[in-house]
Amino acid sequence: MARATLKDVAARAGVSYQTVSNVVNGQNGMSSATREVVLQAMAALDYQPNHAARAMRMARANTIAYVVYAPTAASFADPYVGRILDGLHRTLRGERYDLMTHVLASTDPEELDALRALFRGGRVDGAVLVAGQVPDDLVTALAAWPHPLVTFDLVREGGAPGVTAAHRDGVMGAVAHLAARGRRRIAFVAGPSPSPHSVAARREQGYRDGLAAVGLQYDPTLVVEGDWSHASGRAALGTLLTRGERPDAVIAASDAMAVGVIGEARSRFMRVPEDLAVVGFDDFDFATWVDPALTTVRLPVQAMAEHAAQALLARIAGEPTPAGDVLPVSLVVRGSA
Amino acid sequence: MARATLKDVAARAGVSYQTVSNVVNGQNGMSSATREVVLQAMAALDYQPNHAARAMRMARANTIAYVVYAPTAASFADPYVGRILDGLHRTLRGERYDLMTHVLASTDPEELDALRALFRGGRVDGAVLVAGQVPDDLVTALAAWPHPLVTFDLVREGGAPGVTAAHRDGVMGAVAHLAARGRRRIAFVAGPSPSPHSVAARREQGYRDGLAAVGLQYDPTLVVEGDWSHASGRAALGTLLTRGERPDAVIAASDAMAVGVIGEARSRFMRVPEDLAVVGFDDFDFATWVDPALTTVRLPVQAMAEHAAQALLARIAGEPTPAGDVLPVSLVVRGSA
DNA sequence: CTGTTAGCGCCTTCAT
DNA sequence: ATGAAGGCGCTAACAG
Repeated sequence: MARATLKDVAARAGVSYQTVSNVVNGQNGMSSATREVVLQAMAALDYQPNHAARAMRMARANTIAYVVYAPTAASFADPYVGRILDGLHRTLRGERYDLMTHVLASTDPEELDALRALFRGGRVDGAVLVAGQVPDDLVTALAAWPHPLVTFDLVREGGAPGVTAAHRDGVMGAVAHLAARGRRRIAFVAGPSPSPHSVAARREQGYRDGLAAVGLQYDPTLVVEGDWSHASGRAALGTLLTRGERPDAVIAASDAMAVGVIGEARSRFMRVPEDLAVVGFDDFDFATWVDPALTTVRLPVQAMAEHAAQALLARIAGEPTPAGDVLPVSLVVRGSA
Repeated sequence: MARATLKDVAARAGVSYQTVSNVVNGQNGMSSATREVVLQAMAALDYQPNHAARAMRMARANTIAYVVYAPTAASFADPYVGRILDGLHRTLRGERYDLMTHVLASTDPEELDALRALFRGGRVDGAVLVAGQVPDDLVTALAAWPHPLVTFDLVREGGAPGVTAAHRDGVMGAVAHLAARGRRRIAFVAGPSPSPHSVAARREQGYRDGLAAVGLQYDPTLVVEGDWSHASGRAALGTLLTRGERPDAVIAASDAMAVGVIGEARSRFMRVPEDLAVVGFDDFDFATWVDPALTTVRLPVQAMAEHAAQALLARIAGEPTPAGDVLPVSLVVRGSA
């Protein structure tokens, strides 16, 4: 049997089919008797409104896109990316919105066109862009589009509205924590920074400002750049140890790198935290898997994602949206520092 | 400026709008001169076909759903779930299909209705269901639906077609590997099994069959059930050590639990693998983060997801689909066993 | 090879 | 409180 339409329901209920439409859309203005009859007919026919027809008529898809910029292969396997998705779903559940995931594989024109087609074809009403690693020019280009867009972890003046966290403050707090425990040679394993507005850049700024705040000298030989990966964290400690005076603490810009630092320290028979205190950033599950458990800066990813979804929905609805929403982070002190 | 429609393009190109439609859809049968004119008009107007109109007319959404059954909060943060999503995207890229993620929070009627509405409203053409933890009755109910559905990691006779891997063989191989290295008291940390067709059940079956294959006795005191989590792996080793004779090897049904076992062993000053050999299952990134690196059974998640997407697309296209697609797994030998 | 016509299922006037 | 018409943008029949 073909799917029932409004007409079928109307015929069965013995009313005109816009009356059925009214019932479906909760318009008041019909007798409760007719409403009841219509409701029964709908149930009997197992009626389900056709999404495409509705979307066309209303010029609204009731769908948003979660866009991940991923020049490398794996992307959704990253807990950062996955948790954001969880948070978005959490907000969208209840709202009448669905979520589409979209991978932006590069900044090539075809890729941008594919994304733009999503908007222009009316397939989505708006998008959340995970912008942690996105090149600046891409963000600039996207912000110029006349479509509702909210960026995640990349707030810039004049850019699209977005939500982020106090990355800089988080690392400053970590530096203060270490300094208060008597550490003086605090090293930093940075993330790759495609732009001064990137998460990596802001975390590194927190390192510099944190040192200044506690009266410690910035020493470039104590800074190594990683690529967020565990392996790069291991390598970073190796590099640091070949450079003159040893650090007595390391702050890594991600938990994965911090775990790498701890692993490398152990294999060199350094004690953590006695010989080397280690602090991470993120507070992902595996932060508690290492021994000693990782002291880290907790990024409230889920809450950020919920804010992002709400901001996007507000923009779609035409409501004014705050330009930048900055959530606080917190230092979670465990055994490693 | 409002978005250009077929009519606008036709007016500008001086042809009927049906001709434009033909050009857009790559129908041949017009002079290359007119085609050229139309193409130029399209470019000038930045024309983009309206998805909803097309979907309505074609009765096809060109969208599939990735449905995750997640009674607990976090879901997409799980690397298993995330990697599948990566794999689906990989296949869908190139095909003209988009992907929608959907969380099935429970087996309540409202939740099932929400999913059914996706199909019946014509919002998606098919779905991939991650079924590793899904209760049997849910799977049965879904398989009865007249919609294209492919299950992931749950193949049953009479059920929906699906893709899975040789979970049983994988654990059998692990047992054989340990036995060949002289281990005799091989323990097993199982996953929670909601059904005899679940991944957890099949991995445990591999343990039993593996023991039998090498002539070892099955001993229930060597089996503990965890919940896939790191913490449950730690706890499982604790439990095993209180039960009479100690095991000399442990196979955990997931990498997370295996890492937990290693962590617990270390904190009890047991040497791995000398005192206790440990094997995991999955081969996720963090398997190489521990010391010694984890010997584990690699689950080809990405390839499985690509198969699943292809199978679903085939079903949607009405092509016959193999009922069950079983991919091989492989033992990755590292330091822990 | 091109143009005309007729809906797909729905919602929004407008009239009753 | 209910009914009739019109059209959203597109494609699949035709007809010319």
